[in-house]
Amino acid sequence: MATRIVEPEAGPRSKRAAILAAAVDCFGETSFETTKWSTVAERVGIGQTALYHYFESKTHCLLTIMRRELQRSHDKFTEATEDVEDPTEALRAAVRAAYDVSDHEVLQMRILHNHMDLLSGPRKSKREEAERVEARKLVQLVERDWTNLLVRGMSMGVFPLRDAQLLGASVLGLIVSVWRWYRPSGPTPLAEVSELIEGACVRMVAT
Amino acid sequence: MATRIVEPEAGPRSKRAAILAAAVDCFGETSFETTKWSTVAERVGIGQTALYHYFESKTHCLLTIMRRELQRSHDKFTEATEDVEDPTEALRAAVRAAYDVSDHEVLQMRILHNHMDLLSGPRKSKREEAERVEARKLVQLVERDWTNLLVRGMSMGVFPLRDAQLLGASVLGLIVSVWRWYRPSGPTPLAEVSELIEGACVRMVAT
DNA sequence: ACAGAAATTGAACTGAACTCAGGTTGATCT
DNA sequence: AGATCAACCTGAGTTCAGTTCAATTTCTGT
Repeated sequence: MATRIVEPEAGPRSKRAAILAAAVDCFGETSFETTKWSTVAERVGIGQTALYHYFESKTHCLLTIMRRELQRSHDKFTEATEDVEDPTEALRAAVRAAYDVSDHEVLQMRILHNHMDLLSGPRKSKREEAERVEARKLVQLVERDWTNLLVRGMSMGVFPLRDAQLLGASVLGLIVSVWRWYRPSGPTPLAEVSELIEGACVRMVAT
Repeated sequence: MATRIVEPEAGPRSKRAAILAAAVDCFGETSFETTKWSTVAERVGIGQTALYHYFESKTHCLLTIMRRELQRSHDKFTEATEDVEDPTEALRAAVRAAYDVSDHEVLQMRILHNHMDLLSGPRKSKREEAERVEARKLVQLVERDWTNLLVRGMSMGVFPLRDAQLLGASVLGLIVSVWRWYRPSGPTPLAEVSELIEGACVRMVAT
């Protein structure tokens, strides 16, 4: 069982939440690389040095955002599927849950998937590495969420037998590929995307 | 018709090709962000300043790698599908072509898809911007390659009618999602991946 | 009101990308 | 062969964003 990172209990005048929110906006709208760490400080209304009271580094903040988004995704999946016994319906519910997100969460998704490669290599500093390791665990958890769903469907004879690991990774890859191009302000509403992908996933898995 | 960027015709003692090759290795194995530009110089056997004779910046080199890989992908798609009239067979051929790559090309794919977000915002310098614009054009070309294939199949009555644009983007997203995790040294051979994804795409599109 | 932790700061440091002002090399032509 | 000239290369700086340091201020609990 993955031990959740203890989120620093918020002192009453902590700006941690504000920093995370501002960072998600900056990193999501512009990008992690191009947004200056000092800009985040400005937007929160503190000097750049104050950031280091809350995060060890710019990257530590990024990793924190990623870890929290992964936690959210996993929780949402669980919540959406736990009472659904029919595998096909569970799959549909999981896909719908994946796209049932706020604009802010869209940004978090974009940030997460644009920086997945960060999770492969080890980090130099303690707290960065802790977040990284936890995030990696959550990635595996989420992958297992999807594979387990497929395994269940296959063993119940509802889904044809296939490499569940590989198919799970593919389904997940298909779903998250949307975050690369989707923009809330764009021409395609998310509901439409959700519907098409839901169908595609079912065909992929259940045919 | 997209006008190809004129690749600087190679002077006999040009190290451009060597730099690109070294950069692909570095950026692909480690990552663009963490590899020092000077390391690339070292590996080629020149001083760091000499790099600026060939590329305006580290990012200009990255954009060049991306543009060339996109060109390769598009060419390969065309080559693989041009004589195949049956849409399902063309789809299969296109998927197989996408995974018929050398280890070096795997790295290029990884680099490309890990930095797609670079193509959205404009660049400051001339040559960087030129590469970016050309790369964006190629992205759209590749997307059109896939959507056109779907449109053809739909109008021939072989594929059920669906939003071809969205479905095309999804198919492409599914295919390239592999480059995020696939490693030539990993446990899953690419042939296996190719086969599973080929099936998945056909089910997604033709069912 | 006082202690002490939490929060903040200006000034200095670091390191990697990049610029500059020239120096070297070698293909080509007469 | 020697001159020429563009292509190619270099060491010594410059810049700039991220980070560290050495304090000081602000708030909270007792």
